[in-house]
Amino acid sequence: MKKEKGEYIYPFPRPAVTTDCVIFGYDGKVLKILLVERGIPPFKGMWALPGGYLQMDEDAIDGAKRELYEETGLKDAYIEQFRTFAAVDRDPRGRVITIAHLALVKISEVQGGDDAARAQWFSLDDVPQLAFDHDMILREAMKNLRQKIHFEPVGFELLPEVFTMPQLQNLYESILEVHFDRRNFAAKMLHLGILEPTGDRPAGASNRVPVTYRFDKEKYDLLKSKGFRLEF
Amino acid sequence: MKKEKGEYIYPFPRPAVTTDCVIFGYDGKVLKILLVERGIPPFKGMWALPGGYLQMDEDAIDGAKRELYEETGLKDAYIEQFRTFAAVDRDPRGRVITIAHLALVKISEVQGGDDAARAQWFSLDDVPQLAFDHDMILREAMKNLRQKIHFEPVGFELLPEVFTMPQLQNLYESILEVHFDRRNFAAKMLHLGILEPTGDRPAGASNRVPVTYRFDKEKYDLLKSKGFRLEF
DNA sequence: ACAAAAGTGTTAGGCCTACACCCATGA
DNA sequence: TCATGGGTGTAGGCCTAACACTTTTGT
Repeated sequence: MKKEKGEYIYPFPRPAVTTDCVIFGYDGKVLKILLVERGIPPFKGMWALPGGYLQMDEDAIDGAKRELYEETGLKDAYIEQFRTFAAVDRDPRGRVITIAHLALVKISEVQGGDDAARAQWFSLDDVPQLAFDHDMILREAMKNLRQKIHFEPVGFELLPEVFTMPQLQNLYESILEVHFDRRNFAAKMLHLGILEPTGDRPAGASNRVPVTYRFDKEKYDLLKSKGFRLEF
Repeated sequence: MKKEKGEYIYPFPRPAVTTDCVIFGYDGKVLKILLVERGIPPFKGMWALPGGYLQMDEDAIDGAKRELYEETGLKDAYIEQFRTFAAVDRDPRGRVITIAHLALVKISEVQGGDDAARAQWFSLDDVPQLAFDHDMILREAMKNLRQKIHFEPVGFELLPEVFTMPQLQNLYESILEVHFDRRNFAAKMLHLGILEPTGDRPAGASNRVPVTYRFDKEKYDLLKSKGFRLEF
């Protein structure tokens, strides 16, 4: 149902409202985010966070899920709002407020959606300067992710169903930007009781093959309901 | 500069944007929040969180500070955004998105601002049903405050400059809804090194008079820059 | 003297940290 | 056989949690 330009009239000025998504993925080595290249001004040709206008019949989280789907084809990934950015001059076109979301996806499941031509994964330490205030939004998203990882096993959203302890450790190290002792890390994780050994071990690296685990969501939910904290 | 009704025209529909404030205070016994009675429909006569429309020339945090000032006369209190509520039907008047903020004030410094006629403090376990989705906003604010207290000494924002250990403990117990052992609590707090004994002890309770402390912001900032965590 | 609340120290257990050697695999 | 990375256990220190009696003050 197309509307004519200028059909929406209000007694007081209103800001435009968008949702943006910081989409994190993990390729087994480094933490990455998905960016899109802007095809139109302002900031034409620069990279930016995926995002778009909030529709009048959708909640913010649904707008963000829609953006996520358009860029990745994913419908069930982890996503949550983390902060709203409302600086007066953050968009040169006028007053635009953005409700920023953080999504965690399994990179292997992403199959570029409709819009994906211009989308690309960037390693976190290789991110170009972004359009608008998206650099700040990204920094805040990272901060948020680091906090969250102490209370929730969000890492499992980024890993494939079946993963190894070194992968898990590497992921935690990428997010927190620290290094852990292998023995201590494994002991702590196993002690939580939310990892289930799969039994198989995949063939084929050029060295000793690690055992694999699966995330036990039931045990996690039980643990979470009693309240817990991951210390690092 | 008064505008005529209907002067603001946009090519696409836009939601209205408001800021709301969950203002916490502590009277030495229980945790309280400041509510205002609605004078106009919808929900006329019900209690609600202080809030109002975001102006086009102010950042969200400034809008929230303005609201806080109007209700409490305070300009420098602790305030931060914690979440945006954007459910499609949260306001019967139409699409209204609210950027919710959390403020911590020293109740003794509050002197009802311009609007304060209809404002009133409520104990947290005595809050009436609120207008709009403000019950949910309040619940989320509490959740946020509980999380935050593990990483930042936010409690000091709620206490007077000079306070006693039992007051501090009682505040923590009110926020976290748990009970601590006096000895362990005091030891942990003092061990952090961010409390400075004042030396005086105020006269006059009907029992032993507690010693008083002051919060040492410098030492706290130092500690924080190294990263720390309060365990409870 | 009594009631009410504040102050104070020790012990046991759990968690975190640091640390080094052997094993499996493919080249 | 060598190079690469994976797997594993123990000891010391620190923090947490549990616990009871004495002190101050006003009535």
